[in-house]
Amino acid sequence: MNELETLRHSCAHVLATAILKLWPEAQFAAGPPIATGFYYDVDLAHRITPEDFECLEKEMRKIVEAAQPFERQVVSREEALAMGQRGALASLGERSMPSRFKVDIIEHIPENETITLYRNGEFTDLCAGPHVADTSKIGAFRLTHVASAYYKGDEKNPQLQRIYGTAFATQEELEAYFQMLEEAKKRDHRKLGKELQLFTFDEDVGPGLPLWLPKGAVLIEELEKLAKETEFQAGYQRVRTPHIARDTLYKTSGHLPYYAESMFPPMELEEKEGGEKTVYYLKAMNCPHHHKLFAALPRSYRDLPLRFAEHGTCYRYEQSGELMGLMRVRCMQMNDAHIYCTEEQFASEFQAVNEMYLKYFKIFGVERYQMRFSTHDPAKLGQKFVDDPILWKKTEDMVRDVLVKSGINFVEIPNEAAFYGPKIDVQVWSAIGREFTLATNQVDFAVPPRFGLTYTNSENKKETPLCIHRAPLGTHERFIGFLIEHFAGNFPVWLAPEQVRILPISDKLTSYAQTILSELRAQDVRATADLSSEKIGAKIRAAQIEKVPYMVIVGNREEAAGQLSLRSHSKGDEGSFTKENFYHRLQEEIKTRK
RNA sequence: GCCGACGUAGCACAGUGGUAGUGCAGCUGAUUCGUAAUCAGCAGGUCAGGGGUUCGAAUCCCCUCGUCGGCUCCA
Repeated sequence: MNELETLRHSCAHVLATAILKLWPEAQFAAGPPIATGFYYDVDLAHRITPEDFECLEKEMRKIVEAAQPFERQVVSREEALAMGQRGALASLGERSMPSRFKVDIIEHIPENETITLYRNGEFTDLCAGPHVADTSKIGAFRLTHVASAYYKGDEKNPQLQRIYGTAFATQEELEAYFQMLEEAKKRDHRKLGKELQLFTFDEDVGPGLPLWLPKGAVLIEELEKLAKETEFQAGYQRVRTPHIARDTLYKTSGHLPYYAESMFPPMELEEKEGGEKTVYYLKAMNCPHHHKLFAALPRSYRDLPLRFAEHGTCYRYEQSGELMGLMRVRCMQMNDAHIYCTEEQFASEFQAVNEMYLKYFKIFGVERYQMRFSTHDPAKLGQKFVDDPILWKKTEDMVRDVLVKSGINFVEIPNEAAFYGPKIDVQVWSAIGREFTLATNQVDFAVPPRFGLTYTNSENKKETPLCIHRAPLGTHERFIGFLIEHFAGNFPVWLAPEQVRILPISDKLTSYAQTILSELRAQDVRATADLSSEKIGAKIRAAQIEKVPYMVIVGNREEAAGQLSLRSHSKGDEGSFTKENFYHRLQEEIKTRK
């Protein structure tokens, strides 16, 4: 635990102390520090609401001012349990009810571990520590929100109230944090998406099913253009597959019934005699379709690696409570591709995929990223993971090797792999430091054999290929959600839905404005002209608010000289340009995706 | 799916038992203007939907739908 985490964890104890002052019967579970502060889970008949915060914070402040020292005490398991039974853990003294969550926690502490208690004032808690020296060291804190959480995160356990707060060493840092949150709110893709008319949702269409307005559709098309160029250069071939498939496909892939609850319910057609039904599913992933394309023709080792790419549309029945703007949807279009290769080709193919990720990060100005390399747990072979220890080891070693050699920033997480092979999730941080899980990259050695995929090797023997699933741009939905927040809606010119707006100073300039408009459109520039009778200041204001990267202002002077006056969204007035110079600059910026 | 909060015009919000309001956006007209808001007029709502309590409901109660904050899950 670092210094800040220690401080925040101590603050959680102070929160618990304050809650007990008001509701002595409260039962506490866990109260750890988290990335944004801390929380404490509490079971309490009274529903704590934000209206209670003022009162709680007042109590907390008293405790902080009292500078109560945190005292550590080592106790035996028996002693700890006995105290828990007397209700003396996470409490201000003995109570008639046992401290039941704490007792449960003690029972799950491994035999060889020391059990410690921490006391501040009258409050004693079961806690591994560490803590700050005394409560006055906590600095600045604030309670932020309440939510519910299952005990130990398990749906079968009781739901507790989770009180969230945050704490910093100084008041200034606390205020800076809330200012950052305000900034984040302004950039929220749901808010900007509405304001910039990028996408919408409609009750009659359904939750989690975004409708893309023309401006949002431009973003999608530009991303696809980028992906198509990049993938073409990297030797991918484009394929297209239907949005539905029969249940037999998913039986072969192993997704049914394993994945069934994440899929939309099946469509059952009463077609055959004897009442046997033909069943179709909306596809939740593209891999099985692509595997069928691999199987469609006899394949030789000379054909490998074979790289099938498609912006495949997938449907997943996400739980209603999980849906969140564009970040979590039920209909998504993936920047998907499957690479079929031999074991010998694996390392270089995997390396090339990683390089593609890095190329994209550079284009979008993603400076902070991390790859989470998820591996299997040997104890769960045959249950959570396909039972093939040799291939697990082999593929994991290959992936780790590539990651280490290419100097990519990664962490290894055991027990998180996909059931068919190790996977890599890509976390990126937006310009204001918000974290997103954007893309995935998985090795699959289990499903190709299920589909009986083979190629003929140089010795005329059948062999099963390895498959790499990769989606560097994730899904359109989530990636665009990320880009909106990353750029705060100020998209670079190549991506901007409206690239140039022409603003004539008066009606007399309409025809010159239209000349420029048609010249720009002839060069595939997404331009419009504001021919309203507003004054120039109002037109500029509108264009600024709509975040149009370039404004072209034309008056009598410009018309006479065949020039234009340029104003950029970010830099303001840039002065006079000849039309040709401006067009050249624009084309250059669009082409290089600057 | 679960717990909690919320849902008033395209958007941002006011209205807490007695005739639905403000600002921006929109439409019409006037204005023809040089780098972030010209003026005037008009129009726009089954107060998410349904049921109930009441002489009377945006307001109180119940159900459904949706959104938000979390939990679990994931691109």
